[in-house]
Amino acid sequence: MEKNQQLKTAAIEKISHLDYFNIAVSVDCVILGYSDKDLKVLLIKSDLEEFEDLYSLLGDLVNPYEDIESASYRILKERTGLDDVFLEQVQAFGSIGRHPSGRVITITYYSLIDIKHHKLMLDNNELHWHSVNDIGKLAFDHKLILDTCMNRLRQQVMENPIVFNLLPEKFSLRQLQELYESILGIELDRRNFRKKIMLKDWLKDIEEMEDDVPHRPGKLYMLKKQFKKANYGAIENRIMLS
Amino acid sequence: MEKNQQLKTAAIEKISHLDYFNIAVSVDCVILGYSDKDLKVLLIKSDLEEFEDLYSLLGDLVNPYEDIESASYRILKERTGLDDVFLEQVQAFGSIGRHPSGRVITITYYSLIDIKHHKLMLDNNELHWHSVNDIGKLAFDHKLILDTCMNRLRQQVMENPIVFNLLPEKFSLRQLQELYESILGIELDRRNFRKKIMLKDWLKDIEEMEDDVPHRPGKLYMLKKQFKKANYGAIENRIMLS
DNA sequence: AATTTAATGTGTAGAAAGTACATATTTATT
DNA sequence: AATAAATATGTACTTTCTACACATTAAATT
Repeated sequence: MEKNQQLKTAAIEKISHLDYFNIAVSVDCVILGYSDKDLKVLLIKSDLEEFEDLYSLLGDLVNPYEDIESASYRILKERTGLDDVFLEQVQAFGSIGRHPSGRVITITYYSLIDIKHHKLMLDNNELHWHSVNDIGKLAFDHKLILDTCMNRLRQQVMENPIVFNLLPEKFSLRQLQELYESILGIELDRRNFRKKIMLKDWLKDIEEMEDDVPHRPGKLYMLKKQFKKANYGAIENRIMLS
Repeated sequence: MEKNQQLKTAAIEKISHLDYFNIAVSVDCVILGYSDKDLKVLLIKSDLEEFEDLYSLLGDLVNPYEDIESASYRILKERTGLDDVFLEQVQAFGSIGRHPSGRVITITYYSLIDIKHHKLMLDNNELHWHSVNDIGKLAFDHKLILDTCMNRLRQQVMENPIVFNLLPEKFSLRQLQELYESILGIELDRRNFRKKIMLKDWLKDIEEMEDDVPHRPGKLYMLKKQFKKANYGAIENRIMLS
């Protein structure tokens, strides 16, 4: 802001039904989960005529009385019953033609959740998990949004302890490695992966073993408390603010 | 998107003057420049009563007929006369109380320009360059926005050849090192810095020497053509789109 | 009970990158 | 001619990255 504060103030106070307000703002959530060694995204069937038979991300318009971050939490809560999950803004998408019904600028968040642990309210909705690698077209510009999120996730994954939001509380190093492999799309050497992860000092050996595998069970680990349930992007901002 | 496509479509088509459209969208540009071994940001004096004597970033409302990226280029062009510069989205800021006159969600871009080379239209405006390290309070949430941008810049700076947008076309390694030092806020060892930069293979030795320094002149370099004038974030998206 | 199968768990040598550090050289200034 | 202030450069040490192989454990099979 602001090209001309007075102009803007005037706009806001007096011409609120004119051009500058003919833009709607929405939030779209890229909700990622992990099961069966496969990264999945939660989608809903689009009911716009223009996008018949295409799926779209979960989203909603932002209302004037809620923060955009609150809006994204609201969407997540309404659709999945989850709160207190990892959620972070990616960026805004605002091409003119992105929504067939009008000008809608959308702000994208991505969320990482443990599919198995949190029983979603899936069945009565038309929500479905789709393999991220399996997705061709999506409604709107949602494929672009998804790809952008995946790039962001890949960038973050070795720096920040965020992928643990996709796993159950207790997990083996094999599970963790498989998760990294499906996010990064490459195979990793087991010994080198262990060394690298252990060096980060994110994990706590809880002295338990797997008990549900048809082979030699591995040790179980948890993410250390100090790294839990943080919204890393938001934290950064909060520190700045003070 | 979209919680409920039908609801949303209805909203857009029929209730365009109701709640969901009482949100304005703006773009704010963090325009960074570099001179006298000091990173600077272009600010304008706020003329909102609430922010008397405070400065703010350059911004404007987005109109419904332009992309948000176009809007940010427009602002930059109007204010500085520059186009064809580095410009990349950071993120959206949308707290309820961030604008005293109403609900305004802003999308932030940052831009890196060479102060000396591009003669700005500074004098007839109330635009001024301010040392980034010198900034206390700003109008709106613009301090938070600036800090977020600076963090983004620091993250990017060793990975991507973007800082060259802040320098003249030909520069010495000393100038480059000083720039890195002022962005990162730390001192760097000259020999190690050279090694690291040369390893990246971004620079071309143009076989010229400085001629305006009161001491032994250093070699001049240019950024290799293949790295020039790219908008890295946007490129990523464009590739995805195809 | 013995054997087989399929996974876990661990170490080392070589390569690459990062870090700390000192001296000779070149140019402008005095 | 001497001085001052910067450029240019190399090496030893440490850390991280990478490639790679074998013994161990528990469940499943015979």
